[in-house]
Amino acid sequence: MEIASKYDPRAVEERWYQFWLDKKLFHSEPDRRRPYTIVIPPPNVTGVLHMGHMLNNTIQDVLVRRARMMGKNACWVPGTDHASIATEAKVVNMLKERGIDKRDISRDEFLKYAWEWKEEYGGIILKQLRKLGASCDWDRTAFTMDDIRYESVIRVFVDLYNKGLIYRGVRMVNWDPQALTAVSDEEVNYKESHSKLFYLRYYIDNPDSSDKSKYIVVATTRPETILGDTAVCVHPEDERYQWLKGKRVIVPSVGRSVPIIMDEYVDREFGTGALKITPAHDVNDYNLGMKYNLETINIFNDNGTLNENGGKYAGQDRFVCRKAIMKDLEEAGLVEKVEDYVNKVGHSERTDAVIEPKLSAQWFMKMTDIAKKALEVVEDDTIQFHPDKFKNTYRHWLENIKDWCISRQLWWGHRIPAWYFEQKTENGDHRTETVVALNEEEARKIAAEKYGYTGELRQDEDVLDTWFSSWLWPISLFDGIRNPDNEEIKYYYPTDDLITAPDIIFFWVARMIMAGEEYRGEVPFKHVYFTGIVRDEKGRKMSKQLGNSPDPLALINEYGADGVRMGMLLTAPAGNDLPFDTKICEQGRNFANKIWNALRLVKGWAVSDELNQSDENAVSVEWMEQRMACVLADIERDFDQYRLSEALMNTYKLIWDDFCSWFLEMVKPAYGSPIDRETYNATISIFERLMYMLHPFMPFITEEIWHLLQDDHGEESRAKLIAESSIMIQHMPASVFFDQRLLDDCTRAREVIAGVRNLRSSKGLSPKEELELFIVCSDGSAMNTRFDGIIRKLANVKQISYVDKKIDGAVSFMIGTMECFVPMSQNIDVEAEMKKLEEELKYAEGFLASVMKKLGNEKFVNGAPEKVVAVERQKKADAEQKIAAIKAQMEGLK
RNA sequence: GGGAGUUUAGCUCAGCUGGUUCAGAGCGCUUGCCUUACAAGCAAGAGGUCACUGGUUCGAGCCCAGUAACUCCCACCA
Repeated sequence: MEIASKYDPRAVEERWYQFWLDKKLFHSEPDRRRPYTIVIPPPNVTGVLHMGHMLNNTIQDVLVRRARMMGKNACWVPGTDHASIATEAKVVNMLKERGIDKRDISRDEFLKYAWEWKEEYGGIILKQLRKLGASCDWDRTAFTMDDIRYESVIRVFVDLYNKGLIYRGVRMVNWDPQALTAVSDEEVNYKESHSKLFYLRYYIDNPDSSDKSKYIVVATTRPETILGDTAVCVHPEDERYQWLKGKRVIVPSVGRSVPIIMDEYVDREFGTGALKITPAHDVNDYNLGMKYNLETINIFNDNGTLNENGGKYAGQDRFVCRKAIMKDLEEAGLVEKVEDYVNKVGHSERTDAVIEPKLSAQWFMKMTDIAKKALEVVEDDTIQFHPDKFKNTYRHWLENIKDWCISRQLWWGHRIPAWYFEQKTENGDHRTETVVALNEEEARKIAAEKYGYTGELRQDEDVLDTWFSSWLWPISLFDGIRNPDNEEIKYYYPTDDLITAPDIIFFWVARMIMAGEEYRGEVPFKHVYFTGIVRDEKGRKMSKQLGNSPDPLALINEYGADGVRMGMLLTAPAGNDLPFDTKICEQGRNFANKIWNALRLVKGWAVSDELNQSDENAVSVEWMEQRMACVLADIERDFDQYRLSEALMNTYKLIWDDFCSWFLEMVKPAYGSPIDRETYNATISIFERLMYMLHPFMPFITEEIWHLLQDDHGEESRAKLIAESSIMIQHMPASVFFDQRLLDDCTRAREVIAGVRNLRSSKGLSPKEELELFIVCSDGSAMNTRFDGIIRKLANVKQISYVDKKIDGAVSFMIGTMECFVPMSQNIDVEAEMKKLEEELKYAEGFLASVMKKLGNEKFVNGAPEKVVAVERQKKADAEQKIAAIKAQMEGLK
């Protein structure tokens, strides 16, 4: 059979993915097996696959595939997130390109465009995930705004409102002037920026003769906000400003007279110790405004331009205005000085626009109580974080949690199910009443029953924060909000593992835990695996602006999905950032090729039914089985601890080193000779199981190899059966008891082989030259002679003789205390040998000295455990023996 | 300003409860090989004062204290 010497993943991967889909192997239905559930962190419906997704979804796929092969009913639910702000922005841009202004069309029209856009371009990312090999149950693909999820969100809102956990209020919120919406505290990123600190003069209103000065200097980074100033504040104990008590000052440029107030909030050290107060545009100022009953003057429009209160600056953008007003103040001689200043400025997570604190009516959710429960389940390890250092971050946030601003001034999203109407009060005023209900019909009913109102209702214009739907994801995916007792939610919930990035621990992870507690009385998942951030080889974050992010699909095309998956996983221990270099995908590709060629080798063997299994082959098979059992135990431990890269590395070494470099070389028949049936079958069986172990990491090539291995396994019926089956549903081998002695014996034999090879290498002997080997065994048991045949074969040794004393005219090496001699056909370089022996002697003597020092220490001998002391004594004996042997050899050389 | 984490080979990281020759792995590097599975390969090598300074201990990458550098998170000082 002719097999190409290079593995080509392209054709293979495409074919098998389709096969898996055709056979519905990703699909899960509740049954008697134990479930294993993962819900995908829903990517933005507008998103395209980037390296972060690749990492995240590779990890999920590894876990799901492994669980499936371990006999669990594995279900990985995919879906996308409607991503209010991001998607609305995209749709607005799309409309703009078509010459349509959002403001000119109705809400319904806009939503029609948005849905069209979503249908056409949305969810590309899910298609891309297939290229990666993701074994999601695509039949279950969900969207945070599809019917089930929409209704779930609305129900939860109504429920929380009725429980008194959701309220509407006028608060200072983070306003995104570009997206024209409020955003939550978590959506604001504070970035360091190089600003200026302006020192402005506020002249005293109606100064009298006792005034020490005619003005007070106030420092600000935002001079444009003086237009909204309604006070100046100093510290009540500030000696410098006692004379200002009860006075008023004139706001520069504006000419408004405002009071001096005194409050301990002011930091006397900062600036001049005098603070201007703009209650409409700063949270702290707002609080002071409330406290001192100050007037609130809003100077901005929603888009960040100055409104009519801006006077001559009305209509200007806030940053344009800043320059203009400074110029004017400068000219008016009202600027004391200007300093360079570094501060943190809030930017919108989504649009990167500078956040403007803005007073507005918004919906909030009370978090204090629900946070308590969410903290408990992580503290007591009902939910485990990997790595667990994120517990700290989590705790800190929950202990300092504030109410969650859940309303957004957008159209794309879940519209808030609140309806308003005007009601006349007893004294003739009009009052706005609010009704919260599942739909308008319900709202009408309530309005009629509760208020006796039957007129028109006006629904709230706002939609809910995107995370207000994401936090229900593990429940709503199984329809557990609308039908809390349905079979699916009972079966699949709680899910097992959540794989996500640490930057959404508050946005998403914490809130899902809260929702789980609130709506299921149970945690939504048992383990959270936090991935690192994918960085480029220089350690920078991958970003569009830098253009340093490789295109995942191009990578897959070049290295194969298996290769890319392996590359990503190898450098990605949980929680560690991974410096990604496309070169590491090469390692994955090379590995695939290595396996491919192992297949070529095995398939190339002629098999003989007449031949009996040789003893060497028998022990080789025996050893490989033990070795697998041993490594399997390691791998199981790695998975228990969520150390996926370790698990993969162990699998990699088992296949490349133990299987390919050692086992296959051990049993490989001489050129032209056949292999015995027994060894061949064992080899195939081992190869198969190695593929099972590797399958979660490299799904495509393992499926391909597995099928090719089956080909000549005998009867046609079986072959047909296999052809229709998949490696995906085979049983993952489990670790069993293994014989450590046999493993050690083989290691010893491998050391001897390496010793001989080293000799060849250093003496320039051809691998083809047959050598003779003498082993001096003091106690005979040091070598398991069952491996002799293997040593002869792999070291190209004609004969191994066990002798009781050293051989003259030979070069030597030591394995532990065991001396090995190889007679040389040519003259031995005595000088070089002596030098080598001297070095060895020096090392051995140094070692002995350190052991002696320990043993000479009475405190050690008395204090340390018996076992440790015994080991030390053994070391001493070994070292002495070794030294004696080396000395004898040196003697011989002379 | 508060908190957390990291520092081990050229690079990326392991190193469990302090105790075998414990100083490891992968990649990279060096040398020799186109040995009929694989040059995307084979074989053999070289590479480290475990950040620094003290301490505890019979014994310290490992525990403690301090120092330095880096990273991340949180926070309304204009």
